[in-house]
Amino acid sequence: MKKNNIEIPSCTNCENSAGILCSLNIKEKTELSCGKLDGIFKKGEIIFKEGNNAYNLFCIHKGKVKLSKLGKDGKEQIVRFAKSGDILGYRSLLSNEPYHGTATAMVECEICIISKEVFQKVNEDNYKLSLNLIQLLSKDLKSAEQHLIDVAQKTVKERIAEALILLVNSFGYLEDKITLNVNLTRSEIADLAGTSTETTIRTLSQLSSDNVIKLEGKNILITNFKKLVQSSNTYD
Amino acid sequence: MKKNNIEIPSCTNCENSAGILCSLNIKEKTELSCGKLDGIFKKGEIIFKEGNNAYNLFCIHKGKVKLSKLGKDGKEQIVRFAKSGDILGYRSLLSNEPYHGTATAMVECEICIISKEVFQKVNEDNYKLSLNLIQLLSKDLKSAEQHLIDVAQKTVKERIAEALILLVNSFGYLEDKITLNVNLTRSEIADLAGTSTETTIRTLSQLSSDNVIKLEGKNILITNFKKLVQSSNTYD
DNA sequence: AAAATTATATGATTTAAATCAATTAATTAA
DNA sequence: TTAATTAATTGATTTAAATCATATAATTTT
Repeated sequence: MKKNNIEIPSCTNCENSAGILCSLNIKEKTELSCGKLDGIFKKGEIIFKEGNNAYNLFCIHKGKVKLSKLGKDGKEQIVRFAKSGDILGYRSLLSNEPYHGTATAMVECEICIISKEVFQKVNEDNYKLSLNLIQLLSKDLKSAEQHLIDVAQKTVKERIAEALILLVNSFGYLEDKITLNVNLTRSEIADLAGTSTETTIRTLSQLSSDNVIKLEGKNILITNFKKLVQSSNTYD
Repeated sequence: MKKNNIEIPSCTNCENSAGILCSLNIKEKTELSCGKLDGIFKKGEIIFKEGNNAYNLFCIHKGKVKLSKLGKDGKEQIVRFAKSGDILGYRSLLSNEPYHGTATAMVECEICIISKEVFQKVNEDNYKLSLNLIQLLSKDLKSAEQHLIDVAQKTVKERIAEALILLVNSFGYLEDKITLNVNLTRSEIADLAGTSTETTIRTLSQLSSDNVIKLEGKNILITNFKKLVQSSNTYD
């Protein structure tokens, strides 16, 4: 990580509007910003590591992050993604536990680093924030449970389709409204869908010949979202 | 559900000591108990159903409950268990969402039913409770993520072993310190491990001939816990 | 107590997906 | 700019586990 020339604005002036911290009032934002560090993480750099002691809250100002856990024989399982406005590490801070997963920058990321103490203080004084965190956890738990069922019951094709939908929901499209605004390797898509790289490649080309998606080098274009949802066999 | 002759004591006199509500002070317990209903649910009876609107918090005074979700083609996936002292439904209440899963009584259960309003009020006034809920959610999320990785990466044998360990951790043993204190059908164990009934049966007999467990009718005896952990291929 | 339903058990067969193997393409480093 | 590494692709083979098919045992219901 570089702590350098860049300077991310204080929470009070942060242009992100979606994130959970945005619901705080000016006083609380000021408190939270006080003493925060600004970090730049390069693509591929690890922000925090599964099992390490948790001393900081990370708030993504700009960038894309993948959260993963190690499974059997060191095989990676991607559990979630995070983007601008999302916070990372709060679970560990509030439960006094090591980080549950590893956070890796998927592109160059600008991230605010807030100390445990400051975050705990703000949380303690603010029922609204606690409730928001409960709701956030609740949402994450819901999708983890759904992901579990998907992996347990769905076919690889359905899971790959589902993975693509998750990517659309997490990162959206480029300006053309059709090209996925994120690039994962085939092996990362496999780690997300819980399958092998080879099978992922074959399934993607299958979806491509079904005219559901289009593969252009590293880019994946979602040419028929409706059909993609059908391929994923979900209804909710 | 029967609302009848039985009467569960007020939270202030509840003999359960492990549950999350036990950390409340007398005033809060009194508030929570005020207006609660006592219900008896027979074995197999549904306490609440996935997708239904959430109006109540359920606190298990006595009994065993399974939480499940419906997957593809209505196939059931067991996501968690709950027992005396555990609360159910709080996620939905605090997020204003329908129940995320279906809760089914595995044995006759005595359950306190607390209204959404009362619970919200107590939670709002009590940072400690919010924090406990965050920690509880955090724990559930962690195990859901672990379960996800297990299902995605482990063999059936490892998953069945893991399922048995979860049952031990959730419900413990009978007085003999060896017989699992809960009875699931083979099909339910399959729904927990994310496999088929036939494969579950075969795998259980395999574990039995490996002298890891012993099958006595409906009962499962854990004759070699250490070996069971080894069979599950976990280290944490 | 008999009938009906549900759960358990076992064998045979199929199949989806992993693994193994080798090739080509694309990045990254020297 | 070439060499080295990493990623993507495609084919062949293996395998774990699902499914199908019956049979038997154990509960429930009547």
